[in-house]
Amino acid sequence: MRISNLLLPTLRETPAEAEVISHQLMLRAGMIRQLASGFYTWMPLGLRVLRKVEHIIREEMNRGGAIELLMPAVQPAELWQESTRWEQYGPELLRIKDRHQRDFCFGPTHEEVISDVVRREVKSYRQLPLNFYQIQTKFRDEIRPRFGVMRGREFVMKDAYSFHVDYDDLVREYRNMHDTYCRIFTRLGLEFRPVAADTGSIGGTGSHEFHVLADSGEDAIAYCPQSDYAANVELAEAVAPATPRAAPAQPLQKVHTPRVKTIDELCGFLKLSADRTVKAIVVDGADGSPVLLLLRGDHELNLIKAGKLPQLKQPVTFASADGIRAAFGANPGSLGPAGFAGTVIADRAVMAMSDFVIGANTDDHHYTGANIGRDFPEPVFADIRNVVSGDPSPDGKGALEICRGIEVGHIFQLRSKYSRALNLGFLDESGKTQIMEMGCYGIGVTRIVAAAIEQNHDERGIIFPRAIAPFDVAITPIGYRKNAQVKAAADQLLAELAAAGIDALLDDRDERPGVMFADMELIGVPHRIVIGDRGLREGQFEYKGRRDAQPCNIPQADAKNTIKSMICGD
RNA sequence: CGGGGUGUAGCUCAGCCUGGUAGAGUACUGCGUUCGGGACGCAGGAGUCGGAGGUUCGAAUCCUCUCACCCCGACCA
Repeated sequence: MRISNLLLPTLRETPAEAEVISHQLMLRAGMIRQLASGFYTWMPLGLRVLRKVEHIIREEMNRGGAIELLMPAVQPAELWQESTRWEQYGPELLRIKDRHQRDFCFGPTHEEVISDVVRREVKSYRQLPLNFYQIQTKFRDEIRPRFGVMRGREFVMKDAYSFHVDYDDLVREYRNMHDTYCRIFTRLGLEFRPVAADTGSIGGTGSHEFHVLADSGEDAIAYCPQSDYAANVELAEAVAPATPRAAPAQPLQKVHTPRVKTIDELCGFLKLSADRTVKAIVVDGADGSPVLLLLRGDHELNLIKAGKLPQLKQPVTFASADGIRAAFGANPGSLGPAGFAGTVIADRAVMAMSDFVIGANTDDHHYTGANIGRDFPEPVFADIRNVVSGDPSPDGKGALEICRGIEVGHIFQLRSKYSRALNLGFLDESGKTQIMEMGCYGIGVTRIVAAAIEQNHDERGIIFPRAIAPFDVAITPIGYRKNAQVKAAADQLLAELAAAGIDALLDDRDERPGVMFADMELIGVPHRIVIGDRGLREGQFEYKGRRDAQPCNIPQADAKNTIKSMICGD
């Protein structure tokens, strides 16, 4: 490929709209252009990368035994009404009407459509198991699209759906897809981690997310360096403390704490660390009465865990300021369990605490030396906090650490959630009708491109992993349009590499060397060959890897083979 | 949806407070010089100043409304 055949609108300056590095670099490299919030055109260079990602996914899905098909992006409302998601899905589902005023939606996911295909075509246990996938454009009317293609509204997703005669076979395929995903992300050249996850709105039982590790990631992941335990912080269990509660040593004492509202201020005022305090959060109970949640001062409430408590209203909502004053006689900032007659649920970390600080339910006052049992009744204990670095791993094999990741894949055991609603029946060996077990497996194809850049870049631009680089090697001739020898050597090398199946990009623009170097580094081509009059006289090309500090010379005569081994060896 | 911010040339931004000729850098076109790390000179094209209404002799600038985009929260591949 020659640059003159490729629109490559690189930008020297960073467009003001881009915040994260991958978005900035994708714009600067001319990979994408924004049409509207959450909508992007994939420019020729970006599309090459996207296609390479798709290609690897397709190969590995096929290898894993999945069958590719392609479903419509627009789906009739009837199917969604049948699965009850027409009502449940909310405003993220883009609903549209056709000319006859019939309801449709733009598919955010395809459980309904694939289920419709399978229930029409599959009747016998002999036809199972099946795993269908597609690589297709999805639309989700995100509350807040951001970070370029990282969270677009329209995006490309690989989604797969499997169908089974029983749960055991679903688990087998789930493991198969888990391994397939590991192969895909490994081949893509990404540092990633599969983590146990909450099943969220899609529903079902078992679930894993696949995260590309990057500090800019939106998700926090708890993992154990001593074992393979990893879970989304939303899900990771904060285990109950092993140490028993010490006996009370201090008397309960009411202290005046003027203008102290937060745990930080309280610690500063009383000169003690946050783990000696207990914070109080008031939420609405299932019966409408306020429920008091207690957490150690340095811990954070986990709304997903709290949402699973039967005592609380679903979803969890915070109590109104008026409700709090009516129940406690004080404002947030001075609340505590002493004297409160309603339900109190404490995080298990509080179980082991003694002689701590709590709000006194009088504005600007706290109690020191508070103790469970003596100063207020034993609360209900539950796991309602986010794990923090240093917490024991739930598998008992060490301490947890926290890192950040970008969710690029998610697999679910759906079980019969959709197959029952959509009546996915089949006849078993004895001629009895059974409901299929179902799994689903998603990969954010467009998001992978952004995630790969988040993980692989430097101050000069993108450093694409070999497998998804838009080109394997850049040929940078110095004086292509002025020096016949340089032009001949460059053209010949391009032809030789093409014949050897190597994707080379020849910079045939009439640019100065600095411009060409800067552009090739910006767009992240992993290898570069410079052809100049100087080296040519000695029969030498110059080679430099994208991450190399210094270039080196390679003999022109054997350039093709040398380059081939460089590309395959990295 | 709540909170914050920005809209002036393809891109980055100045001008607005204090109303009067629409600017710079970069990119683009032509010519010349230059040619191994984002060159230089000369000439040139390029903007409904986000939109609508208002105030005024006169609005990029002041007022009202509106739209778009970005950032922070809940959602997710």
